[in-house]
Amino acid sequence: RLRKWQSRLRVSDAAERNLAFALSELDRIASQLKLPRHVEEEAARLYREAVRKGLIRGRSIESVIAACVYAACRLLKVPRTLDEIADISRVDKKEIGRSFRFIARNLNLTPKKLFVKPTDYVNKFADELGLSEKVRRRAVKILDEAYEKGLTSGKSPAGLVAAALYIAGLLEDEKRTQREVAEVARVTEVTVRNRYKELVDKLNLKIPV
Amino acid sequence: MVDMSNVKLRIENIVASVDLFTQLNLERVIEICPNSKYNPEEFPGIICRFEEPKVALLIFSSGKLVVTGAKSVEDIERAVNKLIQMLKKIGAKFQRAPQIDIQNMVFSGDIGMEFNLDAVALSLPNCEYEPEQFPGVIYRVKEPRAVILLFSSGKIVCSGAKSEHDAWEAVRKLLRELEKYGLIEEEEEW
DNA sequence: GCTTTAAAAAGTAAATT
DNA sequence: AATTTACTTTTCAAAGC
Repeated sequence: RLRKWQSRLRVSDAAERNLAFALSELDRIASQLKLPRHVEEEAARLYREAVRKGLIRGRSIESVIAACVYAACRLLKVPRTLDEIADISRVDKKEIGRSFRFIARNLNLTPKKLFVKPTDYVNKFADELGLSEKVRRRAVKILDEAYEKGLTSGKSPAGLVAAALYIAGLLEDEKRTQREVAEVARVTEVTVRNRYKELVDKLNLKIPV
Repeated sequence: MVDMSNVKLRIENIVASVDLFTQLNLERVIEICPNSKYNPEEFPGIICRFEEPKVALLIFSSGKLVVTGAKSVEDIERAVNKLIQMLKKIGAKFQRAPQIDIQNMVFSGDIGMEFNLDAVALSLPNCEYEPEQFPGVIYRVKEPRAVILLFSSGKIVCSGAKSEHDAWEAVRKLLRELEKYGLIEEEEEW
């Protein structure tokens, strides 16, 4: 009986140590990404729920924490790319992506709840690029038209927003280079160029020379 | 009734496990396999490629095999018989016919209609869609067990089915769900 | 869990030219 | 900037770590 009691103590010890480690890792990521407090709290809530449902089994605490951070950002519409999180996490983005899809499935995080409007990405990237409200509105208009014409399905949202901002910048005389928009969106210049070409072609946009 | 007349499916790959019921000395097997690789440190089996029929075989010392890359069940049978003839030359004895189990079939196909995957992901239960990571919607069918990747072009990939019939059945279930949630007839109204 | 093998879909990426 | 090669996703068995 004493042994059982001791092993139970050890188990709860381990559980507490794991939780403490997880929360410190969450703190580290949240502060480096400058995440709002409510996002960090949501990530912590998701993590505790994942632990309660035994979703950590077979996965590293770090990948699950990173996944919870990404999920919290998506749920609360605070745009952060998976790349940004993977940059400061010890686990690669492939592993974080797996954990993210796994907890999303098991915590009932539906595509609807996780959907982040392109507008939110527009504001985030535009902030980093120092673009005006006028350019943002133009980019959103381009994205809306692209969606209506079926040009966005299966495409990287970040790539689409990057191209829309690039075009809007040209149209509103606040040009940013493809390299600059690609960098903030975490996609390559080739992707920006491909999306740019398709949007200009299919939406009949007249780019000033 | 779900209209399947415009749906196409094409076999792209078949994976089968095979039991030859004979222990094999892999060191001797390598010598008679032309394009083969054997590094016990990284993988316990011999990796052997046939050009005709075009398949890849994983040969294990237990006498069990994994045959991949086949486009038909007949290709697998031909490959297994070809390997058996080769093994007989190095003295392997075969008391009974090999047991071949189809484990996985992969199909590419077309539903014949374009899709707004955002709309599909919003209404279709139990599906995954993360365009930042992969351009298709991932849909899992429980019975028969299979997974279908649906792209905006209407092209699909069905994997995990154990027969062509099961693959068609899985696709039929996906179409039934798409229809149920009003995602089928939306041609213009995105 | 991982290792190896095959195959398609469509998007993105990286290395060459 | 065009080509080529390669990786993302899914499935599955084999024997062993």
